[in-house]
Amino acid sequence: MTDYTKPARVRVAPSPTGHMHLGTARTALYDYLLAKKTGGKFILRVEDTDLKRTVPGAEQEIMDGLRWLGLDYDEGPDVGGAFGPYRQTERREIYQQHANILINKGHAYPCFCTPERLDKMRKEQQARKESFHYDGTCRRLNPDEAARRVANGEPHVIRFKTPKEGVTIAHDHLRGDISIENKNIDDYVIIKTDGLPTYHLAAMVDDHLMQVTHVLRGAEWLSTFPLHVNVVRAFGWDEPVWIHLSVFLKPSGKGKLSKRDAEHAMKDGYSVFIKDMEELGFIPEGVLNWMALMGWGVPEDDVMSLDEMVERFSIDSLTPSPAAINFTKLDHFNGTHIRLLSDADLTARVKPFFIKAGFSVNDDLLLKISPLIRERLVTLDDCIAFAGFFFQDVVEPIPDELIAKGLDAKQSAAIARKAYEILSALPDLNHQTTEPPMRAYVEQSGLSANQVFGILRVAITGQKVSPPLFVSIAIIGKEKSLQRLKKAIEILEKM
RNA sequence: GUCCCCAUCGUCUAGGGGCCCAGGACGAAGCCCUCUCAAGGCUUAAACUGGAGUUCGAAUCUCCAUGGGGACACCA
Repeated sequence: MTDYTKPARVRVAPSPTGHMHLGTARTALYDYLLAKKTGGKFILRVEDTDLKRTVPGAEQEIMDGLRWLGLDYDEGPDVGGAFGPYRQTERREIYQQHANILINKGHAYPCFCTPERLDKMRKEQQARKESFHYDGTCRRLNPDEAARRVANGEPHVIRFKTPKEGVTIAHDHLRGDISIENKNIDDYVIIKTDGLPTYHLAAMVDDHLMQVTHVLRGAEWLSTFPLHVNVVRAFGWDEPVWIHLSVFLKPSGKGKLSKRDAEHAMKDGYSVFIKDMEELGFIPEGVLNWMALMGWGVPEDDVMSLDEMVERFSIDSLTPSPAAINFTKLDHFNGTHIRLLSDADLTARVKPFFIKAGFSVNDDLLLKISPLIRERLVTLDDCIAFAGFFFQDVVEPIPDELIAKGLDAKQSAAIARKAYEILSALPDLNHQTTEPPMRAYVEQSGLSANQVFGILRVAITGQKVSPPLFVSIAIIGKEKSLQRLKKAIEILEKM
């Protein structure tokens, strides 16, 4: 069992190379949960050492995404902290110093092989159906000569000197010991020609310097895991607890998420990018709950707030197997959490959607509407479909929909006229005054409530599906309701 | 191709040798409630990949096979 009394220091370390992904968000969530659970710190570190792939704005998107989700970090590029800087490009010298330490200890060496040579070698090995591995040319160089060439300014990289013999055993908290023969681990580049480190060095150095206690990262790192462990050991440092999280598979379960899947999801009103979630009408509570359960086994009662997750979280109950993402389940959690919102909260969240749809919003009115639509919403943007008619001056019912089931236009018109008669006679159209007389009419007419109320619904809301009729009428008010009814009668009479 | 990881209902998962003719959730089907749509309540169908062991006893431990996934960059 894991000890949760010691404050953990955990970090999420995304690279700003594209949109913030579900995978990053989920890692951040687990990081956050562990940090909060132990009274520790949650850190954001930006791994931007690949200048070519860095895209402007990506870092901001990550920070915005984390904040939108409510995963506020204690240390990071824009909030500072005692272990900064938190952007790897600002830590260049640190990595160079550490690479030198490794060289001096005999655990790394400069390599002068050109990309062209490497490329040729790679192709040859491929032709022989071998996996690529560095042939060790520069590993055999005399260290003094190598140092001289470096001093002369000759372009070079620095490679880690992986032991040739023996086995490396790395321990993953979820999978146990993972052993791999050293001959299968390449001499990876740890400092590139541009002087910046690769992940293999940078992450290890930073995790140590930032006193990270638990490394949570994607399972795609499993194959280089032994290398990383060797790097840490070469420095003589203590290892963090390593936790490799399962990867997300496409909804079909066949393969991991691709660009194509991202596009496909968009077409269905979903996204694998955090930045899209808000606009699609998802709320952080729903997204969080949904993500949390892909890779974390919770025995029962799986609807949880962030705080409840902190309460219940345990790294021991994380699961190692890959998980296919399931957007239908996102819908479920989103709807469930929407239903947990207070009237005021829901009103505030739904308001931007009405504004975006072009309605001029009245806060008092919206506050009355919110409770009516709450249990009907799967995503926030559904509010337009359910309640847009409240804000419209006129409503345009589809003529055919005004005709009740089993009746014709004439009969429907008669019912509408009768309804008009009943409602117009009332001094005030509130829920208590309108429903009884209308029910009484249904009784004596021998029609079904479905038929009568159906006509009324389409007449007044303009749609076949709406919140409860009489409450809706009360909110719309007598004048507007009667106007709409009258218009419906005219439509029916013309049919 | 090589190496590594994973394996319970369609999906996410509980399960750590007897409590399991396998539990929960989503989804599906049906019923109830009902002015529509929802929400809610109840019910049903639905899984331990296969084979060898170990054991009195295996979903649970071991091995093999199979299937799936990942990695094989001067990317992270």
